Amino acid sequence: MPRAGLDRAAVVDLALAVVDDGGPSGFADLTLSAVAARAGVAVPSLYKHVAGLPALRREVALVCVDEFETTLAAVRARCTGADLLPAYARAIRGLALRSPGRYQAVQGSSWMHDPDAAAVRATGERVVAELSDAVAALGVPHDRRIDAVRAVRAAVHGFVVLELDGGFGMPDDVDASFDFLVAGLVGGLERLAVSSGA
Amino acid sequence: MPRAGLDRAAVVDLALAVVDDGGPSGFADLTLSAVAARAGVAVPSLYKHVAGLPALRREVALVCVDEFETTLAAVRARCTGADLLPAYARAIRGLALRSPGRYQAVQGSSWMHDPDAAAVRATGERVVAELSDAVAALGVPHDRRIDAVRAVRAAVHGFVVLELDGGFGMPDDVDASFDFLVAGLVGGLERLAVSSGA
DNA sequence: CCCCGCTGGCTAATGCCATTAGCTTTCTTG
DNA sequence: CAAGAAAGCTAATGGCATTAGCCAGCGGGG
Repeated sequence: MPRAGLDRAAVVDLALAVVDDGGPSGFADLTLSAVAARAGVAVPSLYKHVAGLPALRREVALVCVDEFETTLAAVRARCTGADLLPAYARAIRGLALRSPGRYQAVQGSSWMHDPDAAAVRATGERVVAELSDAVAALGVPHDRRIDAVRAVRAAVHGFVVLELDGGFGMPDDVDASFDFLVAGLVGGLERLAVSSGA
Repeated sequence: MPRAGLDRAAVVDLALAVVDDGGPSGFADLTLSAVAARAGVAVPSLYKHVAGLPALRREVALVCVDEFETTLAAVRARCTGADLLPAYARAIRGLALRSPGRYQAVQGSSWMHDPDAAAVRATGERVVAELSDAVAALGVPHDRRIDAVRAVRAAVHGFVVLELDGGFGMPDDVDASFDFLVAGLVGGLERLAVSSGA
């Protein structure tokens, strides 16, 4: 009766593999059964390493939101000023298309009201703060900053969700539509900046 | 052994009640158990009226998307020209806030790739066509029509999703943020119109 | 009026999932 | 080397959907 040599991190890694292999619904379909099967272990054995399915989801989400933040940090190292916001937008969509399950792990569940998900929430708030900086770099005045960040989040997240769901029926170029959206967003916010700043 | 006197429509109505009482996750949490409990009936009895949980979900979604279309039709009777798109946007958010479960029934699942959901898909496409008309009424040129509709859908849906998820951490006025978003959207599309139309 | 059959309910059984309890074996450590 | 902690296991429970097969009530036709 050989041991599998699991530990918390290994279980989370296997869970991430399940999420990655499950497409856009990979996170929703994450199951202890699937993880145990990958580990070559009986389901209850997982409880030696994680507290249960909700806890595992939380740990997966934490990895994903950290990765999210890292991705944005890399963008920040590359771009400044008015280039930052569109670069963030593209990076977010890129990440969502590359890892739809991980994107859903971050965005899909409401970590907002889960008292045990403070860590996920904290990182999420740092990401939003990054977006806020990018909006500020466009010159958006203070009193519109929150509205502007909400608009950016809504537009980008909405687009990605619809795209991942296959919600864009027409076969027309989706990349072009995203560029259109981002251009409109940036243009609108810049216009807001000059009209108030001048 | 008295009979409950159920039929297909009654079961769907009870399912809608479950969805409505479940808040934003009402549709996700829709369960045959819950419906049967409301009906005062054992779970397998429901199979005399609906083909199973996926089929029930589909029928619920159909009711909800029809209602969605009706809501937009009422707006269309009230508004014309450049007023139409913002009115649509507000109506959609209003419906989502009033009936979050029903909104998720329409938007949350991917009826796009369910071969048995052709009816849901057809109505959804009519709704999108309505949006396209509203975009056209703003003067957006043909070759940008699809991009514009996608941007509108992304922005409105994204906003609603984030709001329903409680994703807007700040307590600042969410209504004002939505107005900001809609104003930016309409402004951007109108500007697109004049710059091309002139 | 009665009987027959359809229809809408039921119970029982199966299978998948998460979770808990409690056992055993293996590895580590003193 | 012995003992205990750690990591696996099986068994049992409970929630869910689904299928099979049974039975009663109600309607229409003889």
